[in-house]
Amino acid sequence: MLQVPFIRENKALVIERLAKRNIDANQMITDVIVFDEERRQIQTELDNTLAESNSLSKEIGNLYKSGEAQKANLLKEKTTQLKQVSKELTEALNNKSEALKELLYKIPNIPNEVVPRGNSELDNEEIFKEGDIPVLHEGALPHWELAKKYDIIDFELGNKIAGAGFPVYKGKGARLQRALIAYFLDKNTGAGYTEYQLPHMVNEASGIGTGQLPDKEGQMYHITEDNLYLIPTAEVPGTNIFRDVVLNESELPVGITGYTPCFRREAGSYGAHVRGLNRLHQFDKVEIIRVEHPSKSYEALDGMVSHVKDILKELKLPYRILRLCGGDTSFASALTYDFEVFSTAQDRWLEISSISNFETFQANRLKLRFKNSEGKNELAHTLNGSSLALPRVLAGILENYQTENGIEIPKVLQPYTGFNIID
RNA sequence: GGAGAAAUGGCAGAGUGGUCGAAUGCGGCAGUCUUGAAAACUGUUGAGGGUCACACCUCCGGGGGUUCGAAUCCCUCUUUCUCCGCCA
Repeated sequence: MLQVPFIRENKALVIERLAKRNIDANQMITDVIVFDEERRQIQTELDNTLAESNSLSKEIGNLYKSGEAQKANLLKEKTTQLKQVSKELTEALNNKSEALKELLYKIPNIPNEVVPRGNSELDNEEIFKEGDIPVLHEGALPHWELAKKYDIIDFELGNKIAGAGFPVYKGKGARLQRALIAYFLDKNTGAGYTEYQLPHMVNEASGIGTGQLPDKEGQMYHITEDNLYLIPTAEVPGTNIFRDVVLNESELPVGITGYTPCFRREAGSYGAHVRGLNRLHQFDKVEIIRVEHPSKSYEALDGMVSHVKDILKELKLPYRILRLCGGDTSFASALTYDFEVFSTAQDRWLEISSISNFETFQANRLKLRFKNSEGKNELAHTLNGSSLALPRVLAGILENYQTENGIEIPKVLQPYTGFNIID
């Protein structure tokens, strides 16, 4: 959620930046400013009414004490009137605040200066590329066929037990998953992140805190009986650790990491692009989350990017980094870098990590602040990124490491898997 | 799931209708003393909004109500604790 004072003081800039997302925000931003103006005016009126009412009540108390009940009763009539006025004002204030809030919930974060204007993935900028694309042997297979051939992932079985998009990992496939999780977590804790195990369901307040609710309700599985949501990413429980928290400046930066399964409804997805592990309802992911001082958050973003680069380099997977255009940058993000690994057998790039700086957008909703050097509470910056999303890394490994004799295991993973080939 | 108790400032813990944003203790901060530290003593110390600064408003788990006036009374929700049941 954008901050109203910022909008008020930077109206033109906000509109201009939102245009990078191809949004004409003129009307919305004008409304925000007007609503806020009205809201504050009502607030002032209400405050004054309450102040008068309070002082009269005190007076009444004193009059009763000194036995002047008659005078007191006279004043009572006045306070009764004031009460009616303040009731109406309170209602007006609530309506106005609610309208303002609803409006603010609809406005996405303003993209950073460097974000290119654009609509779709076609407008994303490739900013880095590394790793050689292997030349595969004759008859190389896409990962879903490899999965079948070596009996390591069973899509039909998952379909039977739960439905499409819930694969079952078996044998060396399951072990490879576990190895990846352990390896990622070790890399992250090695880089200073604290490991967490988080709830896989969250309440409504958490969904609102990180921006999934109220707008993107349909993307999460909702357990209506208990009004809980299955997490679409560890970002939700992880970032909500800091909801309603005031940190000391000296506690910054905070870095946490956690492995969780992620659940996504992916309503409306279908076709060849969702084959195999490409798009699932349940998948595993290791996430990194940072809380940063506003002056350090972009440095931190760069740090996260090189951290993930390092992992992909160790895995020896060909990958590239994209700077997302405005239209492709997620609702809450100001700047997002996507990592994509090349799926050789499918001949396409697969997104495996998305690293974003949300600046104060989430912090404003979360009320995540720190005491700055002046002793004032200031909104912190939040960032997060995947390190990494498992299925597509797995797809990348299966496809890029396949040989005629089987699928080789990247060197760094062998201590975790306990085997060096899937055959 | 059943029965009971509770929820107050960073923590502990008073407060059962008006002068309570809240005693007291601990902790924190500043100072005195000290070569320095500790101890002792003195002062200070919740949050949000609002203002140039004051004033002023809001907040005693959340929401609603009674009353001129609520931390205090009523309703409701949530959470925690104890006992019983169940259970990985």
